[in-house]
Amino acid sequence: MSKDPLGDLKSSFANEVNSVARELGSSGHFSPLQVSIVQRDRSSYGLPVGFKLAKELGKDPESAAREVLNRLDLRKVAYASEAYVDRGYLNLRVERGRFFRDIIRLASSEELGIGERKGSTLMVEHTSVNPVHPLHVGSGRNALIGDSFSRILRFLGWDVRRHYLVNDCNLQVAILAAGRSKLRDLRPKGKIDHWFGLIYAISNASLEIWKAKRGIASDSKIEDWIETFERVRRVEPELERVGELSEEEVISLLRSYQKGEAVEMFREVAESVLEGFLSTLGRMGIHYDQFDWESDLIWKGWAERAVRRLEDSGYLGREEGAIYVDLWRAVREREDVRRVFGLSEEEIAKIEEEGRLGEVVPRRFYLSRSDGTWLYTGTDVAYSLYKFEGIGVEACYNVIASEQSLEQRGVRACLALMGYDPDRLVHLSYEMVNLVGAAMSGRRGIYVTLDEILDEARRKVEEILRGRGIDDEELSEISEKVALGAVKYALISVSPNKVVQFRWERVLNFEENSGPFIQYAYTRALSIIRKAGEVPKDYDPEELRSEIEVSLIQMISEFPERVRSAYQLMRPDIVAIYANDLASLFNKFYETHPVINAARREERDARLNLVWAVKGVLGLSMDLIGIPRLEKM
RNA sequence: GGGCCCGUAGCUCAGCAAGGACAGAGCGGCGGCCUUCUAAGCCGCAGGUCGGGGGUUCAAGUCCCCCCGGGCCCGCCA
Repeated sequence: MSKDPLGDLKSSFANEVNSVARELGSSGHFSPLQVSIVQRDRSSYGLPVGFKLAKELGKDPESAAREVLNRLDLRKVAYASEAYVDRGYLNLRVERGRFFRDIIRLASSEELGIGERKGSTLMVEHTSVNPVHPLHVGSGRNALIGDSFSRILRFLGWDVRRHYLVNDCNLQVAILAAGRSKLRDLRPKGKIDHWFGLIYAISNASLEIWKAKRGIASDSKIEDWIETFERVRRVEPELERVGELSEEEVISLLRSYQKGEAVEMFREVAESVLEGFLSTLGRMGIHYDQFDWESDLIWKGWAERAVRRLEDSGYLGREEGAIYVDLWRAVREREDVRRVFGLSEEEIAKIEEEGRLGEVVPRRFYLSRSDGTWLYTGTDVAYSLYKFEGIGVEACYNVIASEQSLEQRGVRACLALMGYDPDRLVHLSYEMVNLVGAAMSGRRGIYVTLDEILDEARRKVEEILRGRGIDDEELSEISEKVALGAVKYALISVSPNKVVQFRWERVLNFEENSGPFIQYAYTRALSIIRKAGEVPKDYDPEELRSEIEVSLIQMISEFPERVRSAYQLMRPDIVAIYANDLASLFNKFYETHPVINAARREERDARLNLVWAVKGVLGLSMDLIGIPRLEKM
């Protein structure tokens, strides 16, 4: 039994039309996805059959469509009651009763759109923030997209593993560890990741000031670093005792750690900051199945294993002790590597002829430094090998900012050279979040943290709820859930490939087009059901015939294909927008269609079932984007 | 210079993958609706050369080409 009546209708309709078209000698091939609702009557679905076949059949669109109509076997089309031609379209009227009943049944039992078990495991790696400062709004976007996408995959039937890569083996963590080592005797204050974030900022400042004194180039102006140092000192005066950090001591610390020394020093900072992350992420309902430590990948030999595999492939090179992969040669000689860069053999040849290969493909992909320490790219390649050889997942989605797309291509190229299909590693790319005034800078301690956003949203909800006679415990629970809904929706309702400007008014919006708006519609539906006592099993779906009622069912029926789109396009925002649209339509229904006090018993029973169905699909959508359901608000 | 992404109403964004039957929401603005299932709601009004130009097509916001504007990347950083 399918969990997608509309999908059944569309595929059987398209199949039948295609088979008739073939009988008529046409090659015209329609996809089920082209079947669209007829806006003006909302109970027909159509295909532009006439236009497509007119030329092939040598007829005008209207007659071509009629020709198909005459041969159509409606018994082969799910839920079909009648077919007709309208201005070149071949339309199908659905048998409302059965169609509505099936949709309402599946929606209210919350099975609508659930995929069959696939029996294979997909991995989603997300968040993976350097453990050096608190999670900010950009990391939040990553975590929310990753978490939501995981939920979507699971809903569609895959086994999903959510992994977090703890990047503890890079210079950033070494800077923090170096700073912390100068402040050994200090006890953390406040939320631990925030405290370490301050140490990180002042350590960077002190390192950059040290560099400036010696005339070593830096990304930012020295004034900015002095400002950073002063700013942190004002917040936490004792941190100035970090003193001066030299580049040598930072690098030598990193070298020791990668060799398996100074372990406690690194693990203390990384684990502390991670602990802070997990408290924030847990608050947001985001959980992981496994944490993979970058350092473990090195110590347990995955990095060496990856290098051996690349060595065997023949594309590994060494220069002054640094290890790299020869991407130019790989892209010239290997089809799979070319695919990673989206280039054909002919295109490469042409580009080479014009002498522009360097513009399109980086010459080398470095995995380690001359001093023998691993670069992030190196451990990332090691991690990829671990994912497929160590764990054995079918495919892995890396939720990583778009600014790393070139690095991701490098990793995928290495995966190909290690003998795996590079398409099994998918870069789920998203654009960054900007602050309106200043650019965010983790190193300088300039960011809006997820914690403060959640707290601020919560304060605003409490303000709204105060004086409504809700007891403290309930008020606290509702405020937290509504705040989460607001923040999550704000970050997830935008297409991942759009840059987001962070605005407080966006995360604090509780009106239409917000998490709370969806949650509100959900509680309204729930409240009707609660007051009604029970939803009668016996009802007549034909009672649902107003424009809004029919539109609601239509929208509910589209839920499965929306979820599939969100999966295929890797866009959880599609589900978020869907939930908002459904909530909006339900609110219009709510205003104009009394349910419990409906004029007739039959009407009441049918509407109750519809409300139940809305509640189910709204609830499922909320689950998929991680917006908490609540009983009351 | 090259690669990727974005450009739709004053602002924030859907619609583009898969061309089709009237360009849509929200916010902001203005004006209405709480003795009836929660007003975090609903209704109405105003607001558009879908960045520009070519092309393909019976049909282009959607596909192709060129151009303009913006973001990110092109490190032995991550």
